[in-house]
Amino acid sequence: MATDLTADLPSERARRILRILVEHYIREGQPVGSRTLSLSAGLDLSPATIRNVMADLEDLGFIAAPHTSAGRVPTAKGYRFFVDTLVRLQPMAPPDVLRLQNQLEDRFRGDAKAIAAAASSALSSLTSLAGVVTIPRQHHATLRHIEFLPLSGRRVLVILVVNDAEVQNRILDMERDYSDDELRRAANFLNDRFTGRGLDEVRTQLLADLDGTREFMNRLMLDSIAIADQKQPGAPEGSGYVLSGETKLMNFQELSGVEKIKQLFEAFGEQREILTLLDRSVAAQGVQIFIGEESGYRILDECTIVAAPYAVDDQIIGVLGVIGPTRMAYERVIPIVDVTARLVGAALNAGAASGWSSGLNSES
Amino acid sequence: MATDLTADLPSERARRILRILVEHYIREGQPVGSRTLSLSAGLDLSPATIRNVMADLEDLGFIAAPHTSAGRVPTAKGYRFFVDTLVRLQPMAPPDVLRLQNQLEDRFRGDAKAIAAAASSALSSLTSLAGVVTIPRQHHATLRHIEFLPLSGRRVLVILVVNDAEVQNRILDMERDYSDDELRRAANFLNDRFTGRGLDEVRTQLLADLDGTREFMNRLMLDSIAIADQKQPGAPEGSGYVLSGETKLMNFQELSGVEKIKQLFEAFGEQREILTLLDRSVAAQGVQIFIGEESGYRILDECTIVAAPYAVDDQIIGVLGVIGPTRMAYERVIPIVDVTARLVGAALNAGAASGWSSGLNSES
DNA sequence: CCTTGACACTCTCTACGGTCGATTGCTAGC
DNA sequence: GCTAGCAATCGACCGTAGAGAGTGTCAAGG
Repeated sequence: MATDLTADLPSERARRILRILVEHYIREGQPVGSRTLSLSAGLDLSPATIRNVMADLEDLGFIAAPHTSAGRVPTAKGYRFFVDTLVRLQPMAPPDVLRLQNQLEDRFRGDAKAIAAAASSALSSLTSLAGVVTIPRQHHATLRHIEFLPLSGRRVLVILVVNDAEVQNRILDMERDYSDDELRRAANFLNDRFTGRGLDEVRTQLLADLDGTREFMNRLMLDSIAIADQKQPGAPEGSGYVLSGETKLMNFQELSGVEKIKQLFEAFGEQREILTLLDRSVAAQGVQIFIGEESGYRILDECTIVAAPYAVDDQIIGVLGVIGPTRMAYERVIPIVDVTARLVGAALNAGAASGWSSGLNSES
Repeated sequence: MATDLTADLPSERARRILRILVEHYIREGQPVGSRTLSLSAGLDLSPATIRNVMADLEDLGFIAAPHTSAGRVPTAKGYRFFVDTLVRLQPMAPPDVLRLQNQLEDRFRGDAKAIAAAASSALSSLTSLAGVVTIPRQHHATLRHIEFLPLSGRRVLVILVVNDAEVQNRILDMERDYSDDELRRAANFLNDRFTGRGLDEVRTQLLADLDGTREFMNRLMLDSIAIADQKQPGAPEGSGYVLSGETKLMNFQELSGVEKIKQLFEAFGEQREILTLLDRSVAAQGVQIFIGEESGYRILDECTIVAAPYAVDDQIIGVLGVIGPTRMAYERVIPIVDVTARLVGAALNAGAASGWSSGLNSES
């Protein structure tokens, strides 16, 4: 095992060559030959020597040659090694961070979906790739207001306001008819007793009351509270995520085949696969990277997804990141995704806090 | 003028040849030569004769040759003449109509956006083109319920329920502070007095009361009612229209250049240009067709938009249609757009009617 | 006068062959 | 262990030739 390990890892010199090769390829987009590397600063080796090292790197599976007489390009494994141990991250410029922060906070007017859209387009324009942000879950949501409106056929329209000003609504099919009066009393009960409380708390209390006097209304109320946890119904697309700048991906030669682009865009439309992929990074902390084949989805064979979860109060409520070709500027992209995730979390937190206190103020 | 007119119009025989040529080109996608047309059923002319006629048609600007030895292709003017006077429309098959109708009605649960999405994807799958449906305006909306919630800093969250169960919300910045009590009274006033009334009526009444006693609340109430007229704020994209099946457009060779596709998709994202184009067909009745250059937008030079307004109670509230290459199956597409527009109108009407009566029922 | 067959012409597309340049693997020498 | 040199390989590029498809035109025929 130990021998395998050392055998699998390239020497110090080979690593340096691999790093320069990957950096060069990312910059130029052309296969890199031994001569180019030899001329490249920092190395003082002849092309022939470099060729030997490149042969080793090819044996190890880090690089590959598209054809005999065309330099080498990194493989997925090569990129992986690069981002794990070789890359020298370029922190975002402070002015950029500030601008991003302002953008996110300006757009936050109580609507979490708006901030997701803002973050998505910011990611896209900062990286020149496609930005993707999942709609945040409502985990630590507090009840602001609830309203029931009767519809025909035992249906009830529930309007739920959580946190500061996030309005959600859904039609519930009930088992029996409810009178106007019953609905009004239920709403009053919830509003009087639970305004300002966390939804989790509300749920717990309601469950505790289950064998109490008002159980007849409990199902309605529980279902209503549950609305906030589920996906937002209002969104036209089923509301998995907000995608921006997809068209930027068409600029890359490696994805320029119309057929490939088509499949990629269809996958974006389906959302399912991208979403399960993004979900994987909910588990981990910090920036997660899926390079090419690693994703397990054929369509993304030549794409990399850089993703990071974002959180409020240490509760992860969503994932954001970018989608681009495997040949992307990792050293710039990774810090951008990292910072954006933090800033989105911060903005949501600040928004919730100020919104909340304001809610208390205006109600006092 | 009369002489010009006859000079501009092709002879009977030329028309038949033009029709066959266009139909053939639409089917095959290849420039059509004289030999092909000569073999084509219905004509009993030699290639040479047809060549003469084709030369005339080319002089008139109906067809053009991509290059010397490559048959002829219809120009925008040729397509225009074709759809205006030559095309033989193929009515939709009754089973298809029925299926479409069911699809639209099933998805209608009080949410007009859902029906727009359903219509869009139905259009796309029926035609194998991109479907587009503008979000319906709320013209004859009736007030169901209104609610004001105070926020911090003179902001008020307005929740408006119109028609059956369509919930809209917006944050309004007010000029002064309102107490909880004031807001509650304003909401009660509106709910007591105007539930079930049309929003236009509500507006008129409020304006009439303007110099009356409660003018101090009037701006709040008027602004609130105005929410329904404006674009829906909840939609992530700014909510001009719902687009479906864009990727289908990548199947067409004439749009296969990556650069063209990119520009087209960027235009879809911008929405602005497409939207102003669609707005043009609000004026007219029935199916409207914009062929290639006619649109005035360079990006759509090789595209055709087939659009039709849809209406409830003779009030046009939106436009729907398809976007595809100029070379599309007009004889099938035109009836599909036509029927879909009618069915969407009918579904909205039925939904509104049933929803409304139910509203009355449940409130009695 | 319209239609037709024939013919020359034009243009695209493909295949072919050759050159050029880039890069590699290998081997011999330092 | 590094390097220089060498043959070999392969793609990119270019010009040519030939096939194929279609056109325009013209003279002959109904």
